[in-house]
Amino acid sequence: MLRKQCQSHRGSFKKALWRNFSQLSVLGKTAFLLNNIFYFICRHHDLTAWCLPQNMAQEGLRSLFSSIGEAESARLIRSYVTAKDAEGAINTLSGLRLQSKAIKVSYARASSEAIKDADLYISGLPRTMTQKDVEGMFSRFGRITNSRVLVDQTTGLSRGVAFVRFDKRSEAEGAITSVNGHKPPGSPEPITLKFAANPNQNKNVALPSQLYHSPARRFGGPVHHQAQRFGFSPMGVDHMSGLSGVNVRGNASSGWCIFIYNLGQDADEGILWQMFGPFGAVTNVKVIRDFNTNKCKGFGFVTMTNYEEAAMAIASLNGYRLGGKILQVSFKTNKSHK
DNA sequence: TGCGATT
Repeated sequence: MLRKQCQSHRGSFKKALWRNFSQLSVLGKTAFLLNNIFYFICRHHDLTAWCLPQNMAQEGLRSLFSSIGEAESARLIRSYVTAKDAEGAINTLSGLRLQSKAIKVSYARASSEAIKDADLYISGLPRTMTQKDVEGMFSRFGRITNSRVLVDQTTGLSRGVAFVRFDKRSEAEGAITSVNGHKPPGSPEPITLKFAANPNQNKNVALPSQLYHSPARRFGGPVHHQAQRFGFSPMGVDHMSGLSGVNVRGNASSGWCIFIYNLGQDADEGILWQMFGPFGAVTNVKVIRDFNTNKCKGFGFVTMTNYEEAAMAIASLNGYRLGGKILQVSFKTNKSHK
């Protein structure tokens, strides 16, 4: 029955996507996408969506959630003010398969010390263990809120590495104390448990010269590391620390603004989401149109949260051929006050 | 060769 519901919502999701298209920017202040995790800032019932497809951006998600209920406009998202609606979104959308990934929807938890750093990195697991097996192995230490087994990109086989997030740090500590260095039943190898690296610590800020010399990711290529980034309070992230004095092109406190030139007359926001989404967290896209004709004036902007991802997108998409035109992609500059 | 913003 739930499956049937999902199918029908999947259909309405597509329609909602286009219906809501003109109101995308409304979303900027009520919800956002960061490291592939979608956050709703709802007044009474915050929700968090996990494991999103790489190229699904905020307008898609907003539309998706709008499809629970009437889905008439962007503002409806903010109106998950009843527990019933929030629960309906969780029940209907969690587990929904989108582009071969199952999304997970749950209530967002208020940030607190007790739930911080509760994510474990586990290696040396038998390659035969599935995500379910791993959860079974660790469930006795506490409530598991998220887990995943890493697989080899080419073979699809387990790498013997998993992430398991517990509800509380104390539970994760209990698992380390009891299991670290022990051999699972029937396995010759001991497993290693440690706290997963927090992406806000040891932030590795690559310089532009390093970035541009690294192999450019092909357009459309997935960003495999994204889904592993958990465990931070999204509102408090300071992406600029460590970058001051290095390079501030295109930077704004809200992200890195990218300028795209040579778009066709009929370019739309959807193509920008599709092009930039695979490189990382995109918070906003805009196609600049003539007010009277509503045709694209040949350029647009994309805002990305993380410098590295923005630089990679630029390096990869600059020169990309779209609709018979060669795109020019760079950080936005201030041409106006010249 | 072009760098916005109509909540």
